[in-house]
Amino acid sequence: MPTDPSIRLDALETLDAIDRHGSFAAAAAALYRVPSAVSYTISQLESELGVAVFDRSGHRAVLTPAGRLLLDEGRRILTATQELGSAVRRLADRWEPQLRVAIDATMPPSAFWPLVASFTARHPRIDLVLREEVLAGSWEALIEDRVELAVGVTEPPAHEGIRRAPLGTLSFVFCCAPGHPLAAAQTPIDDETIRAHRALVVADSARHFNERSGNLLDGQPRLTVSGMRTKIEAIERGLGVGYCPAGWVAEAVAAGRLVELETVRTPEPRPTWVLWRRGDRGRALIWLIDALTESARAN
Amino acid sequence: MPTDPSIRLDALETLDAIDRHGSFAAAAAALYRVPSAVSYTISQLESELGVAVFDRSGHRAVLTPAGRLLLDEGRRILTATQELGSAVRRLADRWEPQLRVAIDATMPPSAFWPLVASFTARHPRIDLVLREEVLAGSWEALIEDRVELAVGVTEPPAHEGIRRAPLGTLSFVFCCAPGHPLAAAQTPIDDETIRAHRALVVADSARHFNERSGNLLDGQPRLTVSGMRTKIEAIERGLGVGYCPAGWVAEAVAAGRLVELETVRTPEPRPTWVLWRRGDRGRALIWLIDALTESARAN
DNA sequence: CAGTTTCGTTCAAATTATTTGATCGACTAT
DNA sequence: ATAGTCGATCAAATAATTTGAACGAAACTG
Repeated sequence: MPTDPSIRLDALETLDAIDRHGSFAAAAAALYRVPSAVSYTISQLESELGVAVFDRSGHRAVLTPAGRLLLDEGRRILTATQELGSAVRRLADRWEPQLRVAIDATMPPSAFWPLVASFTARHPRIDLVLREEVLAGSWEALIEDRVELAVGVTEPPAHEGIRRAPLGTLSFVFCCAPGHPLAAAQTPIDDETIRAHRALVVADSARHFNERSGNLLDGQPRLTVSGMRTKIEAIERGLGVGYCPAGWVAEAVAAGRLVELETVRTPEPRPTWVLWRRGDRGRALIWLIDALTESARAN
Repeated sequence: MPTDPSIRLDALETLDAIDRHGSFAAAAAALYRVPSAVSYTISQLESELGVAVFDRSGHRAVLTPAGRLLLDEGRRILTATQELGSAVRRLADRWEPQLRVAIDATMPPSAFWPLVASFTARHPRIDLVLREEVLAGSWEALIEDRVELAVGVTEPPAHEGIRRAPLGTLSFVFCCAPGHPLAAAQTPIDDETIRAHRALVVADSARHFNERSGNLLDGQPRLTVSGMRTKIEAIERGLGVGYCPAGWVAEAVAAGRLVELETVRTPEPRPTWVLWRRGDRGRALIWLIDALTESARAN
């Protein structure tokens, strides 16, 4: 039972014009219409609604309380409709209304935030949704259509329908707090020495497949946290040790809040990637991929 | 420059019908219209928008991404419009869309919450906004048009344009924590004895005129808090003493968390009132006043 | 106070917009 | 193959809106 709309947008436009110009006549002039046409539109609206929108008992018509409600809320509807119109037009022009991005927890914040700033400055109408993901999380979010772009993924599995571009390199630094026992140990530190201390681990944010594991040495006690920021804070507080992305800890090491230690089995620097699904990329996605890989090439 | 609306609601209705019934033809049948009329509406929409809403390259028309966005967001606009229509009709029928109520902090919660529950059950479409106010706060909120109703006010000043109905009586009980020194004092306690201990005071929530004061004894150290609940918790924790509305402390006294003490100058029970502005009362307001005063008469 | 302007309504006529119904070509399912 | 369904198109019919002229009521104007 599709209720036919008792309120029509052009009636709301007319109502708005009457309010803004002060009278039916002035509204008519502003709308390039004759006053009787405005009268007609409003009385049409009133009879469909079954409600008096104007009180005509005096000389000039004045809004009733119901009319005031209709006007105030109607204006929201009008702007929402115009917004929708332009969002649809932009989408047809391949500018997506929203872009969802998974950012791998290893991505140093300093590398990504400036890009976010210039994105939002350049594309103010596009909603940007950022999710921090860990290990397989970004990959899964991309595969499962929860994001359009995954940034900073290492060693992505080959997969039909996923494209990628190189972003940069991720190197790890083994860290502990200055007061931690390992800070005084003989370097390079071997696995067995490390294994005696609690390791800080960032939990994989993948919901379904947890096939990957981090830099873990078996039998080592763990403290698992849910984000890189928390992991580093925990290490700073001496709660454990671990390999951290170089970009995340450079400042803390320079400030003396963390100590960088050479280890026997230092992990190789790994290439990181930007990933997206094959198929029609919107312009905002293209812009972001370009900006990411360009800043990568510049380095 | 009133942009004429490129999107019309009946086009959105048609779009919705096509999506729900699966084809132009089925939508036409559902709308009691001929298929070509549906075609006409949609191509009208598309040409005004300058965007293809359907992809007609295959046998059946299928929504483009832009069309999908238009449909999804358009549905919101449709329901918002219908809601607006019925809100306007209800308002014309004197059912206000929103009712704002100031509740004096002395009102025992047990007296008011059941009423709120039955209000929301009976009037699900009416937004109820409750604000707790202290001393002159309710009065001021009413005078300044920030609420339609003030509940539980004591000794309202006479004022042109404010109506009232009796609600009940408010009696005060002097309380302290079981471990507080006053708990062991000789009763009835006189003012001088009280004055040696910190008084808990609820801050007046009036913004402009603070003409009223509570049950204060001069020279007494105070601890001022911003709500009755906080005041009572503070007394329970032994942070001070004070007169409290009987309805607020009965349970704590019964449970032994508070001690009720007889004092020399026990305040008289005061009548409390329900207040509203003279003039057109909406039906929800009338309902609430009736319910409040009826439950008052029952006691 | 009379004259003038502005207000908003009403009505028939003119103009526009939508709906109909018939027809068509393309594709599906039997 | 052969209905049957889908959606587009077009002229004609119908419906809705806009116009323009006329009107009464109220508010200015001098």
